[in-house]
Amino acid sequence: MMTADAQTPARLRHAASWLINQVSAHSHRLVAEGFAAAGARGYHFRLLAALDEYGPSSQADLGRRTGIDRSDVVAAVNELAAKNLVERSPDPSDRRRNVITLTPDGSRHLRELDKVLAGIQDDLLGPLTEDERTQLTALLTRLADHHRRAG
Amino acid sequence: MMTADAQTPARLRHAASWLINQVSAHSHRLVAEGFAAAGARGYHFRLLAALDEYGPSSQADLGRRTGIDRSDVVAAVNELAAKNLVERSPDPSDRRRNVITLTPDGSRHLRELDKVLAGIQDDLLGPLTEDERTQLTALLTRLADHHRRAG
DNA sequence: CTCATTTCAGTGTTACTGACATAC
DNA sequence: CGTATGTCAGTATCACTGAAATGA
Repeated sequence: MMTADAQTPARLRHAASWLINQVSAHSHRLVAEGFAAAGARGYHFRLLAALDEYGPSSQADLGRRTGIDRSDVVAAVNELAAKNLVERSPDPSDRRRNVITLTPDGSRHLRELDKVLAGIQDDLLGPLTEDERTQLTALLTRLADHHRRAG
Repeated sequence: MMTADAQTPARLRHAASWLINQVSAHSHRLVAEGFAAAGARGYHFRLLAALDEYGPSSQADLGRRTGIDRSDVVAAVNELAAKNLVERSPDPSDRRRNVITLTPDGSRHLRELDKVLAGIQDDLLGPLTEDERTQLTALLTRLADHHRRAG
């Protein structure tokens, strides 16, 4: 909970890294609250979304698509499997792998989280006009793409 | 280390909260690396900057100005004091309070971190023109201000 | 042999919560 | 009395590291 009236040092107030972090922290708070109310967390949504869009996948592929470390995928898949949102079964064609599959319950849960997230986008971008939202998204996309490629 | 070629689910790729978080994560990586190389971390810079701009302060005021929780200010001030970058002394006018003061060493260290951070801004905003940087900063500032006021 | 996959155990930063004693 | 301050202990998410076992 940001303490409202505090004067932020100018050094911070004008640094892009600080601004991005402030907005990201607020977004993170909203997402964490919204997801927690639905019994989920960020990693869960990312994994369910990847499964929905690309179909059954190995854990390594899931990690690559969601940007989640392999070791963290293990724990998150454990949690999702315990709630019957995904199923983990051995891959007959490559016995090192597990095939993770979205269950009907998982699909339902994903649609629920989709709604939560949609509401959050509106809250997050509230003070901006449609044009400004497009502008911001375009600029951020370029930064994200650049840093994804050029590390 | 973002795994380069992975296809991100569309749901994530187009969500503002995801984009902001991606850029913030990258910025965070850069800042953490740069500060670690100088023997510092984010909280240290924030506290030193607040002390430099507002002069000797209580820990509670520092927390309000930097957005750091009171309990976390305690630990960070401990670390800074152990390196002689700040001094902690009791406030004679209010015996609940400590007065935290920037030392000459702290000032020097802050100037060092300033340079690190300036380099990071350039890296972070690398692919954008001057005009685009101004645009992005303005949009982010409005979001940050809005969410700071309206919770 | 090399490489990929899964798993376990652990670290670090940031952010936050609850509780307590002290002092205003 | 209620409120503010400093402190301690603990939690949670996210991100990451290193190592081990298994199998392609």
